[in-house]
Amino acid sequence: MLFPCTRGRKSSREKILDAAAELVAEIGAGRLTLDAVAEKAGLSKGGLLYNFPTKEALLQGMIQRMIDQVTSEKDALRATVEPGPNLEARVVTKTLLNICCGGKMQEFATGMMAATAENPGLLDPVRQVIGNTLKQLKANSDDLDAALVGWLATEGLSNLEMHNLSPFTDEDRDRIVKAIDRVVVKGIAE
Amino acid sequence: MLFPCTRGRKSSREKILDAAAELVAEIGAGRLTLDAVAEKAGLSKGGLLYNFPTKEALLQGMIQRMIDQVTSEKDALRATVEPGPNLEARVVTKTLLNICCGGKMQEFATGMMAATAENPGLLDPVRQVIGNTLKQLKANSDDLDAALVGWLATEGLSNLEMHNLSPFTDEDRDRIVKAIDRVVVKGIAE
DNA sequence: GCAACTAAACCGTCCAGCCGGTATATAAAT
DNA sequence: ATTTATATACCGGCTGGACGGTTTAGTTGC
Repeated sequence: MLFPCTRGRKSSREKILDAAAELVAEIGAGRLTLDAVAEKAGLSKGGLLYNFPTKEALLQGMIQRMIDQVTSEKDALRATVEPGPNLEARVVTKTLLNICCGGKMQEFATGMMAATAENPGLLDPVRQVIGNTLKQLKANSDDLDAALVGWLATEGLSNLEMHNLSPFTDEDRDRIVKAIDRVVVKGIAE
Repeated sequence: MLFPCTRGRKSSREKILDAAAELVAEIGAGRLTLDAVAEKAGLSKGGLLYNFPTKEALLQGMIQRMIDQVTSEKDALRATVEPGPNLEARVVTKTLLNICCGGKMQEFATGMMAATAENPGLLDPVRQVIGNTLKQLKANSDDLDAALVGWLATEGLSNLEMHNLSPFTDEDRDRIVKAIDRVVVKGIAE
């Protein structure tokens, strides 16, 4: 809840979070240690613990930053998506896919892995975001079924990519993205 | 690589794997300890290490059992699914959804979390299964786009349920399953 | 008599969190 | 103006406990 560094610097917390995300990607969520994070972030363990008093706080910070990034990404995209049917669903799918491509998804995944490795309860904020997304889709969709299927397919794709499990070539992926878009825009025939 | 228990008993290994899966779900993948598994499985640490000489062997065992369960489930389902378009895709989606409902998915998820927490390389067998699924779909689909979207949507749904992130009510889920089925059977309009 | 354990001590390593410092800056008191 | 006080931001050694794995000596049941 505190933002200790309000003066000139803007970085210690960010550097720490970056370092932690990279480390998880490199060595696995279960092997994340405070010493390693501190070294990678370029400060001491004491400095790290000054910014994040416990390891759990660090993991919360990782999760929260990702959520913030995703929501701001979504807001930014909302302005650029051309109007048409199932707009909200298209914003959601585009956001997810953008994050995947931007390499941010790896970071997101590793954070989630780290969190669940340590304490599954840390995913509560993520649960809330997902619940809100569903609420948004229910309120704003022209064809809810199509919106949900599109959303879930995108989730499935990004989950696979998150864990480096995706078997798809670039062409495959391209086809899939277009197919999802078609489903969302044209709806599901009754 | 060894299966020490080939005679009468069929349980110690299973009990251990069950215990490990439950434990991960309860306390998080990163906190899985051999002592805890042994206690929960109702045997001594020595007995545990007799069945799985290292922790890594235990994790491999968890992953492998899940894969075996999924593939046998799929084979069993293949016989029961009524013929029609995109049959392979329907088998795949039904399999995933069946596992979710059966509560087995939680187990699958926790195993995967535990594995990746310890060593991402342990997911290699899973990668192979997914690659094979894609190959099957490519070879046997009447409308590949629809098959892939259906598969991915199912993956997305099961992933959410795996991590207890699903915001869906039972009615929601029912609608979604039907919608996915419609996409797979009727194809995606060009 | 061997496979499948039990029970418990033990070892080496790892690591989170603690704690006593340090440096700098800003503010208050004298 | 100089001292004193307070707060921020950070350093880095230390420790106590947990954990993976080993060993040993004994036990049960087929």
